[in-house]
Amino acid sequence: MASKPFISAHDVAERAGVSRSAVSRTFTPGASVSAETRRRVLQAAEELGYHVNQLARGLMRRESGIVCLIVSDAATPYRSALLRELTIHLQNAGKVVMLINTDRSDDSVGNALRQAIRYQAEASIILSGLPDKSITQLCLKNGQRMVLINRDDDQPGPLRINLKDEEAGRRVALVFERAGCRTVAFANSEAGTPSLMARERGFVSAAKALGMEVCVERFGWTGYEAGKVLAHRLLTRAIRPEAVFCATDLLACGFMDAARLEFGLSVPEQLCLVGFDDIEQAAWESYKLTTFAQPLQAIANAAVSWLCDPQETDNLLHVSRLLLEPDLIWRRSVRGG
Amino acid sequence: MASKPFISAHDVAERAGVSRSAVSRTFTPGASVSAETRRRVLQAAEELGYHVNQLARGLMRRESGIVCLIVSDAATPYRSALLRELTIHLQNAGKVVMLINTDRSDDSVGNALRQAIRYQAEASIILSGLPDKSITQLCLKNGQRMVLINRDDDQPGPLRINLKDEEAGRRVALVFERAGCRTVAFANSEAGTPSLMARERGFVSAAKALGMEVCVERFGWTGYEAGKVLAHRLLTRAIRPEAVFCATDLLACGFMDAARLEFGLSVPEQLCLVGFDDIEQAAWESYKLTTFAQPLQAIANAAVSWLCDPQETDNLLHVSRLLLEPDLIWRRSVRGG
DNA sequence: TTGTAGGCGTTATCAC
DNA sequence: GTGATAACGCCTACAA
Repeated sequence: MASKPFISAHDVAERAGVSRSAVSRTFTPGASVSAETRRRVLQAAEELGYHVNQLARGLMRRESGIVCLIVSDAATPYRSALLRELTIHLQNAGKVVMLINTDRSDDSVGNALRQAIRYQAEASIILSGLPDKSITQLCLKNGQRMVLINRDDDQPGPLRINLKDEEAGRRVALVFERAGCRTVAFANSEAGTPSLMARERGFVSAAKALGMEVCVERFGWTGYEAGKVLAHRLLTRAIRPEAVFCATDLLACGFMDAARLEFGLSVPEQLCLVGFDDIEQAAWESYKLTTFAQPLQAIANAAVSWLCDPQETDNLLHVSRLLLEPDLIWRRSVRGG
Repeated sequence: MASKPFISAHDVAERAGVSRSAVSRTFTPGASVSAETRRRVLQAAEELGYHVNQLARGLMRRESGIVCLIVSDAATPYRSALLRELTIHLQNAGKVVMLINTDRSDDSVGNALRQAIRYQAEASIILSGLPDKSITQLCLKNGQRMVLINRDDDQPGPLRINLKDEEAGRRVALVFERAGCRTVAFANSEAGTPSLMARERGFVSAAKALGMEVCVERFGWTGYEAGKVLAHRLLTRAIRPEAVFCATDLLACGFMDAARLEFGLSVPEQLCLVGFDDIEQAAWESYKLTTFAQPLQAIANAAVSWLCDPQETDNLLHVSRLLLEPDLIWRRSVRGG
């Protein structure tokens, strides 16, 4: 019994007294099987505990049903929320998700993609890092679709989903002006990813255009602790900013905590704060952070429907790009509103 | 070219001027190939962009390399942290993770396991819900190993990893006594999972034994909002508890926010609070929550090493159980310490 | 060390 | 509608 623990279609066919093909057809949606055969096959399968072997099926059909999710820092609130949304959409589309954790290096993304190829993944969705051009080409050549979320890359082939980060930055400048702030700041991480930099760019240029005093500070990765450090740097300046736009909610939470608890500043009376991502904690009573909501549903929906529907092949050769708009969620970290 | 986008070992063999088996051996660790053949194969493979097809390899070797992670509410801080740890350990062990999101129902877990079988997963790790006995048997019969984390189940076969929840509850009662609290409470969710109930049991019995006034409130799922509701219920009682043990950090955060911001209570002076999980937010300045740290590393390590090393088969027939001890992390939500 | 032959479990094709 | 037969891409004896 230990020698043959796997039940194959052959076994089912034998028990049901039909041919292997009949079994196969029974489990192939839209194949023609008589009701009687079907019934007998199903019963035999049930009794034997038979399940179709997707590895073998994928081999034949040349479609594995596997979609790779490539991500680093997956335990972060924003990332895990996006991951959840993607996973759910993918499952609803009948796909199965293979999760690959990378560190922040680009070649670890390359390794992840290589694994995706080995497992004949139908598509890869990349949430962190940026693969080498040659790898991307390799994936495409292997018939794999690719989706890049919040990555900047202008190679043709992958679908790129981005947010209007620069515009968001501009909007915040306006919001601060309406709140009566004249000297403002941008708190960024050193990660230097395109979306982070775009927010900075939009904010700084708009603030300057509005005649505000604006400064920028960058430190560490985009986490809570970095936010505290950024607060120390910005709030000890000769002229203290009245409002700061944090590149990320996590930064904003750290910033707010330091501002209140260590500098005794009250938000929003003495300091206006805006974040980005709308992580769950942004809505917590201690923060009530005004922030931009990532359109997670829209992102997941776009990604999944794009890679599922077999669109025209020539379409694939073009650069496909989707630009989504984040919603500004008003809470209580900015005056007025 | 669109007709044959896949490069097979056959193509590589042709280009390298060797047989298909030589190619196969080159990519099989520990097979005997001459250095020269190996070199030529590797070169041809590189030029062609060949990658071993794991689906086909898995079919032959009867080992897919796939391990399923079955989880609901994966975006929650504790769950995502555990997920990350497991994923990393699994990857380091050369496995590839298949992520399956379930809702909280047990039959959705069953479906997930069925999928695991279809993909010939070598093992499944279950973080939420509890599969039906028959499904578990089916998995085991299909040669699949199973790990249940923080689930209660006494079927033989799966490895069960649990925490000493009841003991943790008892420890908290002692901590509260040392802080000079006489009337205490346990804030729980209605989920009623074994680990949550064990914490409650341990705490309540120990508190009673210490002669304390103890009450219990249960509401909703184990999230931030539920914590706020629980605070409302417990803090409006005729005799207000001086200390409460929350079943979860998320509950504790909600509880603390409501206590401070809506009831004007100061923690820990007027109210002592202890949580469970040690999620990242528990360390944030606004909370500084005294809590139990889940031994995530130990859990992941135990799970992965158990399902990777080919231990004796008869061992599998016994109930394997691992009982881990959570560390109490002292922060500032309890007096004394 | 190397090549040949057979099989893993499935589906697609084609006669019946 | 049904059953043989030939793939799919790979691995593993076995013989050379």
